[in-house]
Formats: sequence, C-alpha cells, structure tokens
Amino acid sequence: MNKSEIKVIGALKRQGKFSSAQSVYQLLRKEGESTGLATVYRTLQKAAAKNAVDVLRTDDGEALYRLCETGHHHHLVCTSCGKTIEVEGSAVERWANTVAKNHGFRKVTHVVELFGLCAKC
Amino acid sequence: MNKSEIKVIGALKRQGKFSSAQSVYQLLRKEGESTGLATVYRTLQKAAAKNAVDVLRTDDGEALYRLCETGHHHHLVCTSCGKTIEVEGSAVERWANTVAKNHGFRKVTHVVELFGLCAKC
DNA sequence: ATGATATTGATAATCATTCTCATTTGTGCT
DNA sequence: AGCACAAATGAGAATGATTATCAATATCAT
Repeated sequence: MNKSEIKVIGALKRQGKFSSAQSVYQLLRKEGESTGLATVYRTLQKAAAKNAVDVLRTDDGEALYRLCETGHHHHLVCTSCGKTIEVEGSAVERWANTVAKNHGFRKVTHVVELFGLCAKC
Repeated sequence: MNKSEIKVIGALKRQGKFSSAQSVYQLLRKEGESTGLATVYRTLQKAAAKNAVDVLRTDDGEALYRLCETGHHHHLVCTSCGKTIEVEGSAVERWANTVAKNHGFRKVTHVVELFGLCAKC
C-alpha cells in the first residue's frame, strides 16, 4: 500500500461503517489531508476489485464501502444507525450454486444483503 | 392504471428483460409516443413501490426495472445477454429470518440476486 | 361548461462518479 | 547526488442518471 492508499483505507476504517467515497473524502479533508476526490475513488475501487473492501449500494444508487474482517461473507445492516454485522452464509452459497447449475449458468456470483432495524433502534 | 402507466409498463413488458428508465423512454420515443422522461421515472418508481415491478442495480449504479410474473422471488440474470430466470428461494427466506432473529433485528428485508453466464453465452 | 385538482412533458438543477491533464512523486540507473 | 522516465496525484471540467420545477393540459365532480 502506498501513502494514499494508507490514508484512504485508514479513513474508511475509522468510519467503522459503510461509507461513501464522498464521506471518506470529507473526513480526510476535515483532518487536514490534501487527498483529492479522484484518488479516494480510485483507491476505493481498486480495493473493492481486490475484495479488500466490501461494496453495496443505497436505494438511490450511491456506492458504500466498508473494510471487512473476514473472507467471503454477507451483511446484516441496520437501516437506522448503520450498525453492520458480518454473517456467514454457507447455506446461501450452496443454494446459489445449485440454482445456477440447474439452469445451466456458469461463473455465478451473487449479491446477498440483509437490512433491518437493530435491537437498539 | 392511467394512460401513461399503460404505455410505460407496456414498453417495459415489451423489453422483456431488466431495462433502465432511459431505455424504456427511448423505446417509447422510437414508437412515436410523446411520453416524457420524467413520467417514465415517476411511473416506474411508483410501480416499484407497489412491487408491481422488480428493481435491481447495475455495477455502476443504474436502476433496472422488470415486469415480473410471480410473487416474491429472486433473479438469476445472464450478465451477457440479459436473460433472466425467476427463482424461488424459500430456503433463503428462512435463512434470512433466522439470521436476523439471532441478532435481534426486526423488519428485515433482503436483497438476493444471482448473476452468471447462461448456457448460450 | 366551470372551477378545483392531479398529471404531464420540457427543461433546468443536482449530485455521484469519471475523465483530463498539468504537476508532483517515485524508481531505477549511473 | 543527478537524471530520465513512468506512475500517481489533485484540481477542476465533463458525464450521465435521477430529481425538481413549473407552466400547460387533462380529469372530474358539480
């Protein structure tokens, strides 16, 4: 990781929850960094391509990024406070593969996200 | 359904696959309709809110709509030709509800979509 | 028909994301 | 260190989907 990547990913980590490129950029600016918006986008996208961060989209199409701990997993996200729990889903993986195979599909990927209100909200 | 809704939903049906508001608008124009872009957006969003059409988002955040046959279901979409198969997922529903309950979440919704290459592509 | 109300289409505004490009920074080499 | 050259950066412009605005038009009960 070069300097920019350290700054951007570090800021993402500090956010702690799914955050947009714009909000990561604003956080860096607030902290006095001169990092440009384009760099934030570039870095987050590169990280997402490597699966170093996870991506999901809000209802209005904005991309949100988050630094995740474990390998492949899914998310249970509180729509009120943003609290996110990483969940295992081997049952889902198996289901996805079976369905795909039954229909002759190859190279299958899947998007699985859960949303709701956490206990506190 | 009023006249505009009939035109827009009809065009969506004719597309047969997940289509953007923009492409529905262009189809209507090509067919000589004077329907405005704003009306296409309004109609599709209203229909989506009623679950009369299904929505998903491309990797770059564009919203795609599709008129679906059955009740609650998920999709297996060919990333090359757009062919879409509606799939049942009661196993997934159960899994989602269990996970949510275990973490104290309420009012849980889920997004589940499968992508891949169909047999032909 | 008449006035109240809702819908429509053209167009402008918004906003996340991407592109461009001059400048800076990093790297290997001598 | 000094130098040539490639890669990364940041500022700002451009893009493109989506939304907002608003005057014109259709709808409908009376």
